[in-house]
Amino acid sequence: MDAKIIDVAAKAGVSPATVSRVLNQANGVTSKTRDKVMKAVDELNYHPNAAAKNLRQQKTMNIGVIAQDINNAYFTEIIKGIENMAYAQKYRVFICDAENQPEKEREYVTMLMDRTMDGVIMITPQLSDEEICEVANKGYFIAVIGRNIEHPRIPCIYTDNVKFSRQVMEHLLACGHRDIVFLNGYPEAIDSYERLEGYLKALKDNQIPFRPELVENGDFNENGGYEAMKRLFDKKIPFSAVFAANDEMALGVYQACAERGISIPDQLAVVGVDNNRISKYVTPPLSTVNQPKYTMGAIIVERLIDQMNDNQYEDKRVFVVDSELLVRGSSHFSRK
Amino acid sequence: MDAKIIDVAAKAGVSPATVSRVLNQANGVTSKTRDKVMKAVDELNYHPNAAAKNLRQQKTMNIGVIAQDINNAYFTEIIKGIENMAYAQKYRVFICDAENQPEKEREYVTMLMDRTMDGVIMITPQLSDEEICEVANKGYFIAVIGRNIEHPRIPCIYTDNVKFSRQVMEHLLACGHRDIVFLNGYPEAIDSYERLEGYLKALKDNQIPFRPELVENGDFNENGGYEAMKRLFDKKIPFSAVFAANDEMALGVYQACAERGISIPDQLAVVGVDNNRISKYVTPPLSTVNQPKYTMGAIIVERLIDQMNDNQYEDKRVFVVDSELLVRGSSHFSRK
DNA sequence: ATTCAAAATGAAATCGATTACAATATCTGC
DNA sequence: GCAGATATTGTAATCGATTTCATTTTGAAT
Repeated sequence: MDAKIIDVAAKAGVSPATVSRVLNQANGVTSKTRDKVMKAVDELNYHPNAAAKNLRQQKTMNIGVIAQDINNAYFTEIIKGIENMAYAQKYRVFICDAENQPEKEREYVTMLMDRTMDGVIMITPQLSDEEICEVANKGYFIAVIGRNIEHPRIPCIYTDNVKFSRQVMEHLLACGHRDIVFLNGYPEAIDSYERLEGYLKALKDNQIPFRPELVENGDFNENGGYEAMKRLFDKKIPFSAVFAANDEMALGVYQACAERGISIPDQLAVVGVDNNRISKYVTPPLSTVNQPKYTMGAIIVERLIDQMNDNQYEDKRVFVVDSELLVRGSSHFSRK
Repeated sequence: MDAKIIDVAAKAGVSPATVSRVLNQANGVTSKTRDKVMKAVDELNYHPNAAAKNLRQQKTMNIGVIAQDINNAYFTEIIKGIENMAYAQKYRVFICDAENQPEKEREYVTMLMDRTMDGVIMITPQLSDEEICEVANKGYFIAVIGRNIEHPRIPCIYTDNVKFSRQVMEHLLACGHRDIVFLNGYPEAIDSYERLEGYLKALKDNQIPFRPELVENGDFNENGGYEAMKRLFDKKIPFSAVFAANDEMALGVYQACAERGISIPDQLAVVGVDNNRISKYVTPPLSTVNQPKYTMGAIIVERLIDQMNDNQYEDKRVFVVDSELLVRGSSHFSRK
């Protein structure tokens, strides 16, 4: 159906090699033949077959992004950064939704082995360090966002979860809160684990005893946060603030409070994480922690492309980026 | 670097053809040779090169989804439906973010011409009917969500924007509202146009004169809705309800109201469109129109695959799916 | 006008799989 | 045990581009 390179060559009265040269290198062809060829290309609406090209060139100029859940704005904002930077360097970006399933994540990683992608970027992967390193050891190109993987050829970028969690806690403590709930995500996720660690360290720093009943697990989604809050309310224990492991769960807290007529921030302070784009539009605006998501995506894809081009920058492999606590209406009133 | 089929063949002591048969068809090989081959495949960690396979088979088993903006939950929920159905049929789905730029949309459509994708699904495309039909006419496989394109080989699925907009209006009118703002999206978008049409028809049906000053354009984002509301408030004209063309803009309305101490729904009723997953978590929960997003994705990808397999179902080309008005706290109190 | 270097073009090999067709091995029935 | 049918395996062509290497053309200098 489609025109092939020999069709173009025949129409232009040249050899396939010449057509290829016109389309790929700027020089080495007379402007006269270039015109002839381009005319034929246009008339036949010729597009080089990607499979043939990839096969011959042993590369695809494709980068895959493996996200845990494209419904979560955290991932999509990172992806915007990846896309724009990659696009500028002539790479195409394909987004893959692992839907929080390690099995799917693994399946998408095989796109490297079958050479569908030249490289992949994994955002907060669930696979183990060992499994990811093993793939990299075979010579495939991987970059990771949201985790630090000790491997000389894996660029990584992340924020310090423990650090910003302590900041969140210091903020709530400064507002006078002592009974602070920690609303966790999936307990296995590294983000959950580290944010919990920051929570615990802050309590310790301030000589506040840890009360396990103040920690509940959610699922990083609105409903998980809502259900967790209902369980907490049912416990009939006092608390005056909630630190949710992400903004989605914080929204679930809002709903649970609305149902019980509990006013935020007067009766309950709430802080989330991720600065979801909607968080400043809810009432009251949600205090949260901002990560430079777009920039993280842009930086890491640039480093990945460097790796693929054999430009090794050992000193620029790991990036720890700063996060920022945004205090908004959901927590800024101080309690007495 | 990677093992090739001849390496596997050599290791197993068979020909490449036999290796291919083991990997592709279940029958036609002795179980003894199958075992030998599989052993070699495992030991060499062999993965067939996708480019070579695609080139020879003249297909990729890849489907591309071209979304306008992956930051918008409307698109991502549709994509979930596409993915799961496609996955069940052994297709891989790659998500492409056009970022509301027709130029990028067009660029992604060329994935069909260069055979990177066997087919693409365009969600509320911006390209003209003519342009899309032209591509289909060349024999490429396209399906469209959110618009009806008159072409015998393009499966389409959409909801009736005019119809549900009238329902929204009837609901607001039944609550006693007469001065109803319509907060439009991009005026060029088909969704905007049709929803405005429903708004106008409802006014006409009820003999309410149209007041152009009650219509403002936004951009389908929170901030656009917020800014539009500010402009409306500045006009100092009375209105008691807002019909926003999507939930994101409705959230901007919430923020604008919060800033001015206007309470929803007592002083202002608000209704959105799309049933964004967060809309039931805001305070008050947002009245909105639900579209069966997941199902729409699942249905259309199935039809697209039918087309690609040469199973033409002329009678099952166009699907108009029902939407549902969800009346929640942002509009259900009646005014007097 | 002739020679030689440089530039442009073409012929053919190549990438790594699948598959049509040919060849060989196995099985069945007598 | 053998013919013939059938099942298994191998050989070689093929997909459509790029790229090496060889060849031809062009242009500059004498």
